[in-house]
Amino acid sequence: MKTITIYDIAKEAQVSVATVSRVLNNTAPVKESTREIIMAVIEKHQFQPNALARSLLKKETGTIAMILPDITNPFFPEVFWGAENVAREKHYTFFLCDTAGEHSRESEYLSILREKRVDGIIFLGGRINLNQCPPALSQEVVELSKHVPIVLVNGNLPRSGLHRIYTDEEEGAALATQHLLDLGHRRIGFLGGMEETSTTQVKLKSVRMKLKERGLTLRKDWVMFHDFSIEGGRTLMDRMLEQEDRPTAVLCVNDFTAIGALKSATQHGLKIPEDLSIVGFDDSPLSRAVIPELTTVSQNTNQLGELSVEMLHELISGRNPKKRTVLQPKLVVRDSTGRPKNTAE
Amino acid sequence: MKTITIYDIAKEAQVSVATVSRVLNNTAPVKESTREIIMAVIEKHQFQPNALARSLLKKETGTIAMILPDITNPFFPEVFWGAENVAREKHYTFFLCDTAGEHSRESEYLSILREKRVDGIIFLGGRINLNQCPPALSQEVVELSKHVPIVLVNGNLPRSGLHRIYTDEEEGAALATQHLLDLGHRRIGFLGGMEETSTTQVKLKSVRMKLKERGLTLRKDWVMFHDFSIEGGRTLMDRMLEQEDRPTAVLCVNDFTAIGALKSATQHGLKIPEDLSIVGFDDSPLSRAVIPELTTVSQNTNQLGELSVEMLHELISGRNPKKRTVLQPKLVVRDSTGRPKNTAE
DNA sequence: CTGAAAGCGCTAACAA
DNA sequence: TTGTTAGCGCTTTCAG
Repeated sequence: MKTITIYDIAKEAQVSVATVSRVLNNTAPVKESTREIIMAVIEKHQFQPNALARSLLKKETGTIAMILPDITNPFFPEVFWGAENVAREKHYTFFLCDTAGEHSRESEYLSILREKRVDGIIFLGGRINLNQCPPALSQEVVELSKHVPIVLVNGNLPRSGLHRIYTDEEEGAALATQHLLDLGHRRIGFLGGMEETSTTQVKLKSVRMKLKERGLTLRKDWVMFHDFSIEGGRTLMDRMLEQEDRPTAVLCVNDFTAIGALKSATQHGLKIPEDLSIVGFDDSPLSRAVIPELTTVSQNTNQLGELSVEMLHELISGRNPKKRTVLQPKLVVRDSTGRPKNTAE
Repeated sequence: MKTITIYDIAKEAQVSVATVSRVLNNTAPVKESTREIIMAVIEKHQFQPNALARSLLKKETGTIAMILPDITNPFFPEVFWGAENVAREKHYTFFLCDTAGEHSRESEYLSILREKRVDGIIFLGGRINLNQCPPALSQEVVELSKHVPIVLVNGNLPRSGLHRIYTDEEEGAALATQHLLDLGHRRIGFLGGMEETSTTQVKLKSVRMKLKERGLTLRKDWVMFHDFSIEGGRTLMDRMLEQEDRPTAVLCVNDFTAIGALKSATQHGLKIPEDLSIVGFDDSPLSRAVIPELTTVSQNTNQLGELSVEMLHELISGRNPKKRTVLQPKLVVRDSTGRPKNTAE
């Protein structure tokens, strides 16, 4: 089936391609009668202009990309959903690139996206979440950003000067810690996350500081790393419960980990929150699906997506948005936290 | 920053563009020495060919799209993940189009994707899941399929002759029902899903048949529709528990609904599975995150994604894959189902 | 208001 | 082995 072009339309409507183009794009006045003829022919053939040809000329594709580490982790679909909604208004279509957290895939996609001439890129996870990002990886992104606008979400590349938007995770962790402190907990642990990851470190540092303010310390054997999965949370809590001396409350790096921890603790016969308080992070929909419902830190995931597209759009439009947008997290108190046993505050 | 083209490379390397193109695509022998020169220039400028120009000529973009109703429902990321992995091997990049289940958005995306000349489309949810799809909506897809290959996943468009791949949901529901029957349940209900949706109807019909084989009927007041969300499941179970005469077991349209139902039942003081057995559908990761772990029907979500890309690839390559691929579901028995109380089998 | 023609950046005959 | 050139399908001056 020969695909039909603007030339075919022009010929059949007995006008020039220029005129057809004009009615297609409403880019100059066209006599009503000829417009009608042209429209009729277009209708008849269900003609749709080739966006590739147009993009080649206009140097814009109406396409943006989101690079993320794991679409299977509910945090990211939530961000995507927010992003897609505002992207749609602005007539962008989304490439979704799942890197499985592998830096090699990130590089691969970065290169492909450049070739495909996306108008902009939103980058989450992976190398921008490393505590120490190897210069080569960082450089690659910075280099690309000279050609195509990039927004970093919930991450950073030191000294890159890239635009970014993120939740104040430090504040989030502080909020959660304060909450536990207020409940009377003094024996607090931290569970989950990969150690080399900045999210993990930022939260950890914040917890440590908050405790220090109260003259408390975060015990080494109550801090355990692994990954960001449910399974990981379970494993960690299993291990924690083998210890004789346990915390009365744990902060988890995210909701997944918290849910895994909750699961493990319950199976070990602990009552939550009576025997152990658990706090998550993200306020994903799941946090309300478990029993007891999870106390967690909300980071307004949708908004993160929305704002990242808005910022990207500014960049694409040649405007100059501010370099950093910080979202303030909120503590959401539900049923997985309570006063510790045997504690006369 | 002027973007650099194959001409710039050619000039600087003192060869013709044809030669540059040849080394870029390895499409004809080039003398080693000139190749090296050219490569050096390319490196130096970090030149990346413009995929738009190439696609315009080659009539292929290396881009495919997935249209789905709700990326926020964990079933879909799972499918996407499977799809993306094989797509990557085959050098496709993915557009992700979330339609929020709105037919108008589906139409919109269908049109955009055609303009952008995607090589193929994988369609999930929305209109292909309707029990009665309005001809206009169906027609639109069929029409498009004449121009770009389309694969329908877990859905259908009657008499469209489109390629599709799906889980045998009828069998899945039958498996689940049989399981409850074997446990001794006779009072069985069905929860969740939108009534006008084919997934819902297929499962329902299957349950009904299975019961009929045993001379049992599915009571009208034990069948309740709503949507596919956790919240929906909770609402439905709340309502179910207001009734005096209740089932001893419920099948849910998916895991989300089941989790909501589980939540509600537990909050009402019921013990699962002693007081009520609950079965989910999908075997999403969540089904193992709740307490008790959910008995559910696994539909091999990843594979669904993988196979759909493989089928699409066949189509794109001009081969002729078989029209239908059916995946057999498996029952996964966990802890949310047990024998009913007071039942001498 | 409309048409002719020059590209956008690349590939692929066809020649040399 | 390499160069010349004609498009791919569209937009946009520049004339008329």
